[in-house]
Amino acid sequence: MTQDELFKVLVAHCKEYGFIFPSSEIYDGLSAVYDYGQMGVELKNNIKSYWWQAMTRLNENIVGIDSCVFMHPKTWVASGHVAAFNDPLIDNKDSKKRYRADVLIEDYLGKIEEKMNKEVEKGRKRFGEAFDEAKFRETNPNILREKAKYDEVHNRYVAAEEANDLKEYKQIILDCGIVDPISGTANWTDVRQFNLMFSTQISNTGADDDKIYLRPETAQGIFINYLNVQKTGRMKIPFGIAQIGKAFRNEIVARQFVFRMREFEQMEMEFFCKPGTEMEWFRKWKENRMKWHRTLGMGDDNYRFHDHEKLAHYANAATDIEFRFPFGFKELEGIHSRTDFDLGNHQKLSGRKIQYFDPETNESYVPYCVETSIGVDRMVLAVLSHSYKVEEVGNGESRVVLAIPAPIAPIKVAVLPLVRKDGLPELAQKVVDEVKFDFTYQYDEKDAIGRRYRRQDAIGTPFCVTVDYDSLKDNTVTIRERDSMTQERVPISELRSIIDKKVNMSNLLRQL
RNA sequence: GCGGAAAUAGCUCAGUUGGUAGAGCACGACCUUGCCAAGGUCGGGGUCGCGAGUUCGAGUCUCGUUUUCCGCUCCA
Repeated sequence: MTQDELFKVLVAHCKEYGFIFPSSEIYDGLSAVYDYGQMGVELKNNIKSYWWQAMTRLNENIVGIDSCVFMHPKTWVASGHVAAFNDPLIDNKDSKKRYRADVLIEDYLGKIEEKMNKEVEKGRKRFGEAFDEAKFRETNPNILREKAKYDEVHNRYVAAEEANDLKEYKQIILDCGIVDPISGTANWTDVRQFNLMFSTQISNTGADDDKIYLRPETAQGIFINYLNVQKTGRMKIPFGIAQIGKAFRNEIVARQFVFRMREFEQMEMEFFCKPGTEMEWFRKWKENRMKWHRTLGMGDDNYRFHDHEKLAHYANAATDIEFRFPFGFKELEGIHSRTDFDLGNHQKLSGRKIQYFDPETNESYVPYCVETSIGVDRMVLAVLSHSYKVEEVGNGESRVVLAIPAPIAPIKVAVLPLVRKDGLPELAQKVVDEVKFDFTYQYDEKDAIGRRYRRQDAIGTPFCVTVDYDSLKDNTVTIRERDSMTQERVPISELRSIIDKKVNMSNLLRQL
């Protein structure tokens, strides 16, 4: 099976066994939005729990918060999102390339300026010492002609920009005869506003200044609560704030299943430190986060760092932890050194003093910040794509098994009476009572036992406990292990401790 | 957004030159059986993605549209 086929089969498997459904399927679906089903939600919650505990329990100086999706609109001015993610875009139908309409017009204006400057240089050469540039610009007919063109286009452009008039953008491009540098044609689509952020309004008047955004990242909820947490929690630098929550991005092309969705979930931790120490913490968090991933046991080779050469506007160092997905190595988690960009901008825009008084050095400063940011849905996809296996099981048969790391498997144990008679279901119910307070479980008495094992394999249940005729005599059951398919006969009273050894999350946490 | 492909039962798919919508698996009941996807009997389940058009008649032909996949593009 090629990786491509594997991915398709995996998507089908996710739907068939209740992990992930396309959203609003009864209405033909909603592009790039997916819902988690009865298995998926358990897996996802376990992943979130593993992260949350690793952050807030294993680090005394990291605390959690849960901030809202809605934030004051100024938040996104301070973060740079309003400026960075509002582009009018236009496509050339021949070259199939996409351009920013404003950049095309600015380039055009730039070329006119160049022409004028060339004329000026010519004049300078001709007149030498006596050259008066200002006067030359006001009198030279070539320059005046270009200047008139420039002013006209520039005025229209500024007006269009102010009014956010997309039709006018296109008209300017057509009127100026701006062509695609690749195809050389002016076969343009309409100009469309691309805004990465979803918006809604908070009052019901619909007025423009009531517009608020759905957060495109959870991080800002941490920054705007920095003062609250630092003061009420008596936090001393260095310290971190962790958060898990939904974020929303209106991607142009959102594809590859849950890898890139319009509504997705992030687990972010902002670690505040003294300026100058940020690279040290950046390195520590790189190591720390990689260890968290590798401890799940999905193969060290399947992870790698990808250091950014081009840095985002807020960062002075950045790396990705990439995972080997069926469609190649792709970003799973980002670790960024964000300097004092966010807190500094919030300080400026809010007028609040967002500074830390360091009692050791008697200095005040805006803390620097190292961020770890992981997509929950990508993590789910990483686990599922790595776990999905089709295995030969002798006599030409094969089985589909999800070898999900046991501590994050949705269902920990299945309880199966060998037959549905002779008191076996009744005894099996007693086994259920034994395990139900500690583990997620399924009880299944339908169909042949082999078929039931296969069903549990397909959802990644690490253990199947079978109640048979011997159980009636001596209160023992067989416990079957998912990956090896081997069985062992054990007393019912020991079930809990046997299962717990394999599935307890603390086993992972202890290794960190 | 552009180009290509696809859409029929929960899943995988068949459906002839346009002529009464099918199979296997899955699901429900009952019987038989009992450790790695068993057998039998009966049963439930479909606006053939959606909307128009052509036609006496459309799952099938035409147009539009939605969603998904692949490539490009964009984003990080």
